[in-house]
Amino acid sequence: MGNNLYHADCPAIETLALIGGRWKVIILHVLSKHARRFGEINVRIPSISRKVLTEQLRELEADGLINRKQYKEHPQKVEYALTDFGKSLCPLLAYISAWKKNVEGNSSQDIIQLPD
Amino acid sequence: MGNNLYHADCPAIETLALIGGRWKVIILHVLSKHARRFGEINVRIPSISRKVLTEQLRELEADGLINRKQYKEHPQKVEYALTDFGKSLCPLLAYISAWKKNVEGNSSQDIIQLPD
DNA sequence: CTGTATCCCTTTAGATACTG
DNA sequence: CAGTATCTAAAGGGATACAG
Repeated sequence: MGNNLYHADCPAIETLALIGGRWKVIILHVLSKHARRFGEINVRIPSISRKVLTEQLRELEADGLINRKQYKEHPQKVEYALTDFGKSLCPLLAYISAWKKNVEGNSSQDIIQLPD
Repeated sequence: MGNNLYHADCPAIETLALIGGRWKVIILHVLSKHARRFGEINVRIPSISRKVLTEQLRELEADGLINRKQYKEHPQKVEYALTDFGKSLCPLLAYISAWKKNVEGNSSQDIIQLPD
């Protein structure tokens, strides 16, 4: 959400400041199962360019949601993983996925059940 | 998420297509408590211009998440409310708000409890 | 392999004035 | 009050080439 923070004390807005970026939920979703290398993430999200993927990863790293580990090898190898803070988002990520499934199968007023 | 749909069958991406817009979660959050008039929404989200607010409301309406009711009065009155489909998002909206609160108070590995 | 550096076009969004 | 129209500035994002 970037620049102006209307009600910076609103929890929803604070959360969105971290995960509201165009690709961040998807990236976090990819990383929620395994730590992944740069190329692995890119394969799973083919529509994102390397440039933009790099930018998003840098922001997620700066916000403490993911961790970047660089191995001194040739060819180079870099691995991204959720931090503990990032892992605390997993239920929310699962919820986002679960919502669509639930709505498809049930009446839309139904309470959505969080997957375990 | 607009143009290219890499894995359109991914539930997370489908959900984000509906609520991933820059202001949509905030707007839905405002409407989750009451139906609101255009100006009331704008007051609660001062940083969004009328033009952009209009655009976002139109998209939410087109996606069936909100309902626009125009009263034939002077001065004009228009009220926006969540549809049943939109209401099915309320737990997710609450979850987004709850996450930040939970993380502040607890260890980041803790499972977040959905508010009732 | 994992990026960075440019270039350049597209999209977004603010300001302002105007309408029913 | 609730928008629409227009113009413009800024940000976003793709393509390509290059670097460590």
